[in-house]
This record gives sequence, structure tokens and C-alpha cells, in this order.
Amino acid sequence: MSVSDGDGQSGKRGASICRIIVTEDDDAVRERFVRLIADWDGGELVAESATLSDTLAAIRESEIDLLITDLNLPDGNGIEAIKALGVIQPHAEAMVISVLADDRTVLDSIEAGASGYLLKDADPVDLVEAINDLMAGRSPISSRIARVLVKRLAERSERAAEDTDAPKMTPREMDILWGIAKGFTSDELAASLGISRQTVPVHIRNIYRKLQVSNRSEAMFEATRQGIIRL
Amino acid sequence: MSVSDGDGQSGKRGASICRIIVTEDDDAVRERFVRLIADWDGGELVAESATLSDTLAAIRESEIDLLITDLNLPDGNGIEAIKALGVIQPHAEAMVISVLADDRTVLDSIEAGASGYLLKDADPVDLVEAINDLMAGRSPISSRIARVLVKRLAERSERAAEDTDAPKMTPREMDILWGIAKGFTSDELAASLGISRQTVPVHIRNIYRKLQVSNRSEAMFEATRQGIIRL
DNA sequence: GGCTCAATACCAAGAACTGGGTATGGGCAA
DNA sequence: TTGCCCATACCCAGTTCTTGGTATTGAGCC
Repeated sequence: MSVSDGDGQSGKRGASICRIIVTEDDDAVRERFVRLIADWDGGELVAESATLSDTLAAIRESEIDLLITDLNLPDGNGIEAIKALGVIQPHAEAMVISVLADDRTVLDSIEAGASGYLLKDADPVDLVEAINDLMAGRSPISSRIARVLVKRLAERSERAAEDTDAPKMTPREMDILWGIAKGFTSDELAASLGISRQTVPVHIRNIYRKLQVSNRSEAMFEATRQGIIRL
Repeated sequence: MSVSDGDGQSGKRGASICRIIVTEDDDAVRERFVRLIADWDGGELVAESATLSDTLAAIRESEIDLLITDLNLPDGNGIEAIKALGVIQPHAEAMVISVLADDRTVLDSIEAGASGYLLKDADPVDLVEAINDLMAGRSPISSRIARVLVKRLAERSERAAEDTDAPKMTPREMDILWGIAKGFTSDELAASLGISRQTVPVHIRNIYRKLQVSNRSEAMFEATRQGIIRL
């Protein structure tokens, strides 16, 4: 697709030069980034922009491999640019460079498709190293940002693991629960489990009691919410 | 062990010195870590270990602030040590230093409670900087490892966002869907939404069509699986 | 102005579910 | 051994769902 030269191999993405857009509303900072890329022989600056709208235009008009963007832009949020990039040029990577480090912003950025996230800290970031990481399929991420990701992933297992109550289902009840998830009627469940059609409702009632619900759909909701059923 | 001077300053978790256990079955590597910590005046090595069982014993017997562990141990998996630490000394941090970088291992480690994860790469890691990060509430993570976390968090939103089909629910249908999740009957739904009891089944039928299901429980399952309903 | 679609409303029959009992074996632990 | 729990099975009455129709109104689009 459209790559200039490169068809063939590209161990990393190595063969071709990395085409980059830099979005940053602070002129001084942007100039610094631009210079770093100019002095590096692995990348080509396709566009530099100080606004969201310019960036969106550039994403539509130029083929790129990497978007480096700030989040606080005068006319919007850099996350929009990341989302647009994901739609228009899905092959491209995106990296955030921002002062923001709150959970919501970080997670939104990652979910929008950013693969890297550097904090605009005191210490000057090694931009070229970050770009190399990114192009090699790694994710350069400041340790403070990484903490947000770790926290998010860790809490997920916590809830499933202990969850205070964790109603324990018997093996048969798990069978029934899965049958319900697949929309089986009691008769179908009885047939597929090889038991009487009168027995199924008994199990279902026991499930309701354990989950403190009173019908199938509520049971499904609770069971998935409490991690009893994995999607 | 060279604790040397001690408490004076040390800004971060400042008052006390960081008590550390190092678990690593390769003697040379472990010795290197031990020496680095010894030469640093912010931490005290409480124990060093080459096996899981020794580490578990140390976790039980000594108060520590940080566990630095390999995963491949001769008598088990370092993840066990992390889990044990989380139970016995929940305040303590854990960091993995391993050659393993597969998704399952990384995610298991994080979910077990590791806050840091360094790849035992070619380049020598700056262990002291990593420890400082950790003690300051940040997460030192190699970029290759970070990619795993990013991938995991991004795919979660992807499924909800486009998902190939992404059946779009109208606002009303979302109301109905949530009502079903909470176990409301059609009558209750009609009452809570202020519409006729005859209208609810119409919406439900439309939902079934969009999700390609034929009853409420299956609809719940599909809706949660496809991320239409967030838990 | 037509067209599509969401949202509303109504009817009715048959299938399925819910909740109340009671009861028999088998397995496991005190 | 006794007691508890799981799994099994049955009955029944009442409630709720599901599915087949038809129809009106308003919003958005060509």
C-alpha cells in the first residue's frame, strides 16, 4: 500500500524512512522536535502543526508513518487527531507528548490508538530513541504514565479474584449459566446436558438465589459483571 | 551490607530506607544487582535469593518495601512470589526483571501485582533509577513490555468501537437494554420509561434483530460481549 | 415533496419462565 | 454414622416472553 519504495521485507519498518507529523502548539518545543528529527537520518518530517485542524488536514492529505502530538491544542484535543489517524491511516503509529498525566487522559489516549506516551517533564526526552522504539513495535512510555496502565490492568484482576462475595457456582450451575448465555431454553438445556427438563429450572433457581436475581437476563448481567462468566 | 549512613535525606519515600529482596537464579546477574544496591545509599538489601521457596520464606519473615524478582526460577515461577507479597505485605512494591516478554507472562505479572517490569536485555538496566521510579509511585517498564500493556488496553476499546459490525442501538434501545440488564419486566420497563407496555416488546424485537439473538439472556450476553453494555 | 427510520401504540396466541412444593441418591466431612 | 449439599426428578399455577400482525407521528435526507 502506497509505500514509496518499500515493498518487500522491512524487518522493522527499517527500509523506508519514517514519515512524521509533529503537532505541538508551543513554538519553542515544536522547533526543538523538528530540529531533532531533521538532524536524524531515519525520519522525514512531512508536516508540522500547531493546531488540531492543521493536523487533521495533514493526516488526510499526506501519507505518514508516525504522528507525534501534544494533547492540549488551541482548537481541540490531540486525541481527536489520533482517532482520525486510526481511521484514515490505520498502519501509522501515534505517540503523545504531553504534560498531562491524569488517568482519564492517559487511558483515552491509549484507547484512541496511541502506542507511545511521553511526559513533557523536566528531563529532555530522547525523541529519536522513542521513535525508534515505536517503529520497532515497542511502546516508549514514561514511567509515570506506565503506572496508570499498570493500575488499570491490575485492578481488573483484583475484582475478579476476591470480590468479597464471589458466589461459588457448582459445575452443573456453570453449565446452565453458559446455556443461558447462549440463549437456550430450559428444554434445550435439558437435552444438551442429558437431564430431565424438570431439573433445569431447579438449577436456575439456585443460581438466582446465589446471584440474588430473579430472571435470566439479570442473572447474565450479574454473572458477567462478577466475572463468573468470561467473555 | 553497606547500608552505610542511612537516613538523612533522600527525598521520596524519604524518611526510611527502601528494604529490598532480590530473587534471581543466575548468580552473576544477582551479584550484579546486589552490588548496585549496595553501592546505592537509598536501599538496604534484606535478602537475596535464587529460588522461589527462599523468596517466599523471606517475604514471610522480613518486612520489605520492594521485591525484585526473576520469573524463571528453578523451583517455580516468580509470579507466585509477587502474589504472596501482595497477600502478606500489601504495602510493598514488586518489580519483575526477566527475559520473558510474551503477552501472557507480562499480563499475569501485572495482574499478580507487579508495578514494574524490566526486560533483561542487551543494554544494562539502570536498576537504581528503576527503584527510585517505583518508590515514587511510577512504573519503570521496558518499552517492549509496555507494548503488551498498550495492546491489551487498546483492544478493549477497539472491540466496542468498530467491531466489524457494531450494531448501533438507538437511545431508546439502550434504555431497554439497561432495563433488561437490571431484570425489569416489560411492564416495569414501560412504567419506568413512561411508555406503553405494548411498545417495549417492539424495541426488544428490534434489539434482537440487531444482535441476532432471540431472547433476553442471549441479548444480555451479546450486548456485554460486544461492549454495548459496560459493566 | 417523498423516503427511511426511530418511536410510539395496540391485539392475541402459544411458548417459556418463575416460584411454590416434595422427594431420592450419592458424595463428603464431622 | 449422621448430616449437609449437590444433582436429579416431578407437579402446578400464575406470570412473562416471544412473535405475528397493523398503524401513526416526527426527524433527517435526497
